[in-house]
Amino acid sequence: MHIKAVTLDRMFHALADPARRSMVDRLINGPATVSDLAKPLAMSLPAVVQHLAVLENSGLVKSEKTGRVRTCRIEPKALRTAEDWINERRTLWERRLDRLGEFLAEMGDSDKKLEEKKP
Amino acid sequence: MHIKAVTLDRMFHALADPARRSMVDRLINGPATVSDLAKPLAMSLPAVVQHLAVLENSGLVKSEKTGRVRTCRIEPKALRTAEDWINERRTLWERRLDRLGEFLAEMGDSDKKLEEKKP
DNA sequence: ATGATACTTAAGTATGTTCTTAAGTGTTGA
DNA sequence: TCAACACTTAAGAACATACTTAAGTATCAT
Repeated sequence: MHIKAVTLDRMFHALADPARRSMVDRLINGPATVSDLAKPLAMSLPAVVQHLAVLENSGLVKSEKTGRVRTCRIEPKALRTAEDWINERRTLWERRLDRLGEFLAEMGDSDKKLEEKKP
Repeated sequence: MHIKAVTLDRMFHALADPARRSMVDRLINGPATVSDLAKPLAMSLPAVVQHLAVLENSGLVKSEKTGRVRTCRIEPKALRTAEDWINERRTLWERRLDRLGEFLAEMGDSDKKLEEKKP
């Protein structure tokens, strides 16, 4: 299935920041509050809330507020979306190399120095 | 093996743009010149060159110039770095869920409504 | 009720990104 | 030689990001 471009934009953008990745790392170990996420980070709480907004907007994280505490958790399905995109490219690339290999084999071993070295 | 944060920053940032992903898609099918990469994109050539610089800076693409033509190709190992990061998180996540499952099993089926619904 | 807690909102600043156009460099084919 | 070609460089406009501090709003414990 094909993934919408905007979804991938937001997803990869969300992962392109060390603070946000560290928040994801924390959430891998289970749900956490906003303060929990902020504790190890060298920035103000509003900054963390903004990063959280980016993560939520990308679909990687969901959160809900109970009383005065907001609890955040990962959405592992979203992580998979990003992984799938990359995986699909790697697969296509390997398939191409296979075709190239077959082609070279058909040409015989004599003139193998056409255009590409071994991967 | 642990990946440097800056590397992941650059990698995910490079993938967070549709023009750059389309360039990666094109390169999956084999090497291409800068003009080849520019052809399907609705932007000026200098803009494409700038996107190419971002891709090269991330390590996802390498290029070399012969005469007046610059030929670009993917670096599949780099794609794998990003995939590995995500994969590691997914694995940790699943391992956590397993531990949680065992814990709930030990508690007996009676009071299973503790904190989490089914994944 | 009152103060502490846990965010939340607003506004501002500095920096980074993504494009543009215009002009320049080195290569190639007629 | 000289014009077309394939970039390359530079500079700037428009917008987005990543913070900050200051002030505000619920909730909770006492």
